[in-house]
Amino acid sequence: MGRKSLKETRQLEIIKIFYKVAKKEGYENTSIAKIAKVMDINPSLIIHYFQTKEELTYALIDYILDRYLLIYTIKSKDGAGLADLHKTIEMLFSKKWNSLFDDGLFYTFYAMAFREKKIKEKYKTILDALRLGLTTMIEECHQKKLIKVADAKVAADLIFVLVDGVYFYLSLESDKKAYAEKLDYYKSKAYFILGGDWKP
Amino acid sequence: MGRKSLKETRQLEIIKIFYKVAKKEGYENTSIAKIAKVMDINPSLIIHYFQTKEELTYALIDYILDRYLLIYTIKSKDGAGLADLHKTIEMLFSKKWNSLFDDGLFYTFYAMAFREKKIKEKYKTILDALRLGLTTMIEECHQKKLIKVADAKVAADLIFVLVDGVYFYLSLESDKKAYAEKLDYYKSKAYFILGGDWKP
DNA sequence: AAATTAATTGAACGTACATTCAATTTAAAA
DNA sequence: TTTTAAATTGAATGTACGTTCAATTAATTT
Repeated sequence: MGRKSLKETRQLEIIKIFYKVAKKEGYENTSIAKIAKVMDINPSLIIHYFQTKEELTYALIDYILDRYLLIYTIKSKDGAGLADLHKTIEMLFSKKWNSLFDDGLFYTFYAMAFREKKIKEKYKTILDALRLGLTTMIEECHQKKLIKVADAKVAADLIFVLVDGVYFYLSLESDKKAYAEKLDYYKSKAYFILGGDWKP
Repeated sequence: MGRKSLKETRQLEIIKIFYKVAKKEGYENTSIAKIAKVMDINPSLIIHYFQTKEELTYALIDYILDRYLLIYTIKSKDGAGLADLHKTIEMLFSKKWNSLFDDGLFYTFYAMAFREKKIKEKYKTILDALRLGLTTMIEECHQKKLIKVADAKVAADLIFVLVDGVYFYLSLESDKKAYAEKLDYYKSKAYFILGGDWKP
């Protein structure tokens, strides 16, 4: 009896607009009032669905981190093959991944993790999941003797260190050519880590 | 005639307190009023020395980035030797470097670089300076035949990718043992890049 | 049509903020 | 001791913020 709940729909709508505005103007310049204005609703409605701004922020972080996981869209049923591994590496070292989420916001909340334990845990969980995903993929390929890798976990970890390290620098690089070249160089390093000369 | 100017002294004092407060409470929670309260001065005095909060923020960024450069404290007169190179690598992969500046703030402003060109340039300049410094060091050691490295620039770049990449992950790691082990592992990788087995 | 429940609005609150400007205090030089 | 210039204060401004609460509107069921 009574009205149907729009809670989840509305919450997602709000988060998406929050993301959009924060992406453009920065998280610290995005207020509840601004979000409400863009959505043409009353600010108190946002508070109604998220009791505090803190909770709204956590929801946005979850939203962003979920998108961050989208690298692993395609997963084979019976274990990963070379094609999956290849696709993943290409994804990791491509701008496509970068366009899945906003880097500025990603780093903004990453920085907040240094002071807020909850956020730190969220990030740690996602980063570990990414590493585990690649580790599993490498292991499966190794067992099928498609590649030869001494330690899948170590290899996956190293690849992510390369990815994170290279993007850290490249985010400041405006020269597109230099950007592409450096990304390509470290991609080839990743393929090397995976046992040699199978870069397609 | 008239009073002696305290401009530079006062400015540095303000920045240092700004740094201290922001380190503890986060940049976004640090207001001019708060800084003034801690210093027991009037907020308008801060505005007197830095016309806007933006300018004050830029000054803090410069302050932090200058500290970031302190890895290269010791420089030999007639070119770097193995000891210098060794010391630098040890520094890069040690907590000492991390304690030179606050990581939370470093990443906070790094995130702001995505939206503010001026900040981006500041960061780019510092990061390039670091890379160039290590490149030169490697080159000098190579010319003295102390190490054997095919391309000094490529090697330095790779080492920094490792450093940045490993800290990106380790900043979320609370297990001290795991932290130390991972750091050590990538340090050995750095030594390997520098031509083999001379890790002291 | 009446009852029920959730969505949504609108007004209001107190707070903290960056910044302004004029007035005052302090120190150094003439 | 007077002049001069900078340091410093103090009061005030307007704005935007997160949040509250009661009132109203809209949809769904009985």
